[in-house]
Amino acid sequence: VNTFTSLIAGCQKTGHWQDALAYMDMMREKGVSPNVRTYTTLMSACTRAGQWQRALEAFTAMEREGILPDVAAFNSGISAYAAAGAWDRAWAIFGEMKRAGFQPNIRSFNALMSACERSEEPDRALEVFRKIERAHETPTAVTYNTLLSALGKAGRYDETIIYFKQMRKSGLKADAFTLTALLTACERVGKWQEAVQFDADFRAAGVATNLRHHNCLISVFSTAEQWQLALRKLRYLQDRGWRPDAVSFSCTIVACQRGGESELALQLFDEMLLAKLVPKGYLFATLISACERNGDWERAIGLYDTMKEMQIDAP
RNA sequence: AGCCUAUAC
Repeated sequence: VNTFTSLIAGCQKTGHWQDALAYMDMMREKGVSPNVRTYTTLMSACTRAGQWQRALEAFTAMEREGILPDVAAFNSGISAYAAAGAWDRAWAIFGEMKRAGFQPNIRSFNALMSACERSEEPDRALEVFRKIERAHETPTAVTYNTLLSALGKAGRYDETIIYFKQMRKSGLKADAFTLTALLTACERVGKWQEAVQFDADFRAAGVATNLRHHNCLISVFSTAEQWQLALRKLRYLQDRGWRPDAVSFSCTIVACQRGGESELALQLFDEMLLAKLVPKGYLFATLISACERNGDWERAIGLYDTMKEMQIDAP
């Protein structure tokens, strides 16, 4: 059982949820019964791969087999609802867990807060934060990161900063997740200079950077209509050996387009395709309508054909 | 052997 559970855990990293399900079948064939940890791992693998529906199915399947969920299993259930954008359902399972006689741990609270964050319910996230204090649990860096993200996304910049300071005072280490949340907060209120400052501060503090946070900064520039900065950041990343992904390119392209740099946007788009990155439908739509506005019908049609060839649906 | 967090649309 442990071997299979480990194999399924490996699927979490790769995002191969089909393999995870295949291992479940393989277990049955060999007469090995999955336990609560196996199911918890499976749920996590599915949720991370965007298959929250399957995660919930696994939860029901587990109960049907008479396996009682424990706190970790409930936490995965809360996460699945978080991924579904259903904070109220997450809240419901959280209550169910307590009714079943389990004490929620800090991860349960974090998962619940994450559900509020994803559902864009910052006040609910704050409510969870107060629940944590009432339960005499100690907030972790994940707790703060999630709260900062919930507030930042809602454009509640001042509160984001207040809780960030509180996080630092608690002696918790800020990381790339913290930075991303701060950058998003800046983005929502148009404070791109502050975003640049946070980025510099975190670097100076030696916080490990990652592509997601770099993308977030590009997005800040895009929203702030600073296409030159967005482009410079993209090139800087490439020069430093990073491989920009579809989000990096999309944000930069949208920034250029918004700045009236249609030609540049199209060049970047070609570069994106050359890098074998797959654009989403809305990016095609943005560029096609821009070409139409410019009277460049030929390229508009060309883009449309490419979109069809790549089998990408219109947004 | 399992559970919690962040990026544009």
